Amino acid sequence: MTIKEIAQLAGVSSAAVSRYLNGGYVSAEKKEQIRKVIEETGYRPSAQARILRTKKACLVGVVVPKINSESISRVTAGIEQVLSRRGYQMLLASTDNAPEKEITYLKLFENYPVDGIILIGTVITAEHRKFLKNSKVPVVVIGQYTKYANCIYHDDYGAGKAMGRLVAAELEKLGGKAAYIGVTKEDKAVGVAREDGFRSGMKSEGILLEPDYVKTAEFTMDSGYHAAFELLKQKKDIRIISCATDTIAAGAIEAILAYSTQNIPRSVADSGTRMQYILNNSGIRVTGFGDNQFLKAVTGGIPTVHFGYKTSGIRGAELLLDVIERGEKIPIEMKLGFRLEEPKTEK
Amino acid sequence: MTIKEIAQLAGVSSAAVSRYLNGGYVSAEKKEQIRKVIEETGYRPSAQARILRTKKACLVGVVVPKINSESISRVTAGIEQVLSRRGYQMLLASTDNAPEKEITYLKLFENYPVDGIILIGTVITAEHRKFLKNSKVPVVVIGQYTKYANCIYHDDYGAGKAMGRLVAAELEKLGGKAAYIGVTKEDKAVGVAREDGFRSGMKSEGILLEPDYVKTAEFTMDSGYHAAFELLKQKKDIRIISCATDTIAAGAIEAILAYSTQNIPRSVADSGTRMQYILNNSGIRVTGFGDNQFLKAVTGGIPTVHFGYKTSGIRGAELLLDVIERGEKIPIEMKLGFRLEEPKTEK
DNA sequence: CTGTTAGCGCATTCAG
DNA sequence: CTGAATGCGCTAACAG
Repeated sequence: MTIKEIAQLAGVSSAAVSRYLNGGYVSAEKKEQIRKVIEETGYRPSAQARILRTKKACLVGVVVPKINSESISRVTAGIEQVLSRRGYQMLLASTDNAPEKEITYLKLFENYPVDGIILIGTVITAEHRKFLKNSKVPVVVIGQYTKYANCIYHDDYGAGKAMGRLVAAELEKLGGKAAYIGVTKEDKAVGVAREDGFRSGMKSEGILLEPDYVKTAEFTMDSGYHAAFELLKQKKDIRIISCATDTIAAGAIEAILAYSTQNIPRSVADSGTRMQYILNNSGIRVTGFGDNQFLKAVTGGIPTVHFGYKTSGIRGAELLLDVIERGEKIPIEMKLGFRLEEPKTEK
Repeated sequence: MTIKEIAQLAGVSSAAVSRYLNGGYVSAEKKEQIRKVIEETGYRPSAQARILRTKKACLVGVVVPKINSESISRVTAGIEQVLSRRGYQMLLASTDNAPEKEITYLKLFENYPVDGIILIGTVITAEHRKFLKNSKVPVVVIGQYTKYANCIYHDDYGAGKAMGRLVAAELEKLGGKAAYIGVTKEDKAVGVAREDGFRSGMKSEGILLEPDYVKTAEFTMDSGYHAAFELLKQKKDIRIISCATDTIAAGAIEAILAYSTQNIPRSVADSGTRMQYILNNSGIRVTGFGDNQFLKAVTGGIPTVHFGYKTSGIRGAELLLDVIERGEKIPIEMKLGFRLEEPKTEK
């Protein structure tokens, strides 16, 4: 079904059909004929061809590192909110934490019909910079700092520092050592800033984060589990495990449960109250970043940091639309704050 | 930058450039000239226009109800796996659990350059059926049964029944009543089949699921929290709360924690061991569906059902590619089984 | 191997 | 108000 065929069937020109579709001048009579034919044939104009012509898709592409994440879904919720209010739709591409796929999808969006791109960033490689510099369509980066595009990022250093202070204070009461499970240093926000901040926060309270007590994990629960388990095996004086994300923290919690299990007397293990026993006796605290609601719900909450993820989505989308619609040219970088979350039931 | 300009700059025809880009015959000499010009200009061909011409995008669109879900990410992981192996890419559209948005995005994908669509289904309305019947591009539906498209769904009834049996058996030991938190009946798989199965499973063990012990929730933790809290307030003899999804179950767990809190003696509440106290004393069990790994990690696991979500993604993508590439015409519907998961630490 | 010529499906001049 | 003509950027014959 093309616009031409419809035109023939309705006995008008294709231009008339086009006008009908786009609210141009068409006499009531022809309008009716066209309406009928479209109705009957179930014709749908090819947005595809339309965009080739008009260069306007009312669509933005969002590249995300993964799909199953509360923080990312909060960002996309923010984006979607302003987009839909302004008549745009949103397409997502997930890279499964593979930076090279990010490039692939960025290029895909660049050449497919989207008016702009939002990248929820993990690492900014040379390839990324090259893309950002040359992109045919406007891009905004959320979650990482870069000077090659409009960007919105969080105060990861400040958040890390606040958490470091909190942990240090706690440690003075509890005794023992703190461990830290971070992520790749290639991620400047989560891997570097957050950890540096944490270290500095501890230090400001006079406590050193010892190298042997630091491990690196992927952004998964599973990876957090393994890192924490290793830590537990190697160091017996750990009282707090701080994790770079709440997801990793969930893995750490699992590891603590699993590890403690090994040391429970058989009688307790068999009694069916193992879990309670563990919770009562392991005495190892876990902290995270991200304020994951799921984790809070089922555990009652751990110390964590709330970032304005939804806000960053909102601001990011606004920034993007500003350059798409108003051709705003002056570059912008925005840093968003945070809020330390200490569960009420703690302490 | 168009192919024409590149051709001019390189002193060749646009066809030569096109061939260069697509691996056709080009002399080494011209190849070099073209390469240089493209290098210098940073030219990227418009996939957009290419597709208009070739009708082949090597892209499939996936419509999902939400982004932040373990089960859905398992499905998309399966889809992505086979897609990338066969040279396709995947675009996601999230509808935020709004069926009317599903239609919007289905239409969007129908007219934008994708070779096929996968719908991870929630409800199949008349609008949906109409779309499926008339779609210009092939569609496969995952998670719901429909005769209007190739579909892959899970044995929700069987899973519900198995869980119903398990709960009934447990109840005979524990005493008390079972409650059920379901979802909208418009969702035939999760809302109807799962619940009907559950009811029937209980009944087969001689126990009736009483209407007063049944509530409906959204697909969110928050909604599960409220439903469970209501239940707890209204009925004092509940020993098991079965939930239609693990996410709802997480909310129920939170509710049990919160509710029990209200009845804890002050001294205990203040002593800082409140959470342990609750776990020891509430004695209310929760079950779910979906085998959420996050939930399992931080709680040690609740009785739940493992569906082959990733498998359904794999099969779904294969089905779609079969019709895209081989023009496979005979309709297929597939039902996938399940596995009951009982945590080892339970009982 | 190469350039010329037609469109893909649509929106937009520009004369009527 | 309307239709014929033109071209968006690219690829696929086709004839060199």
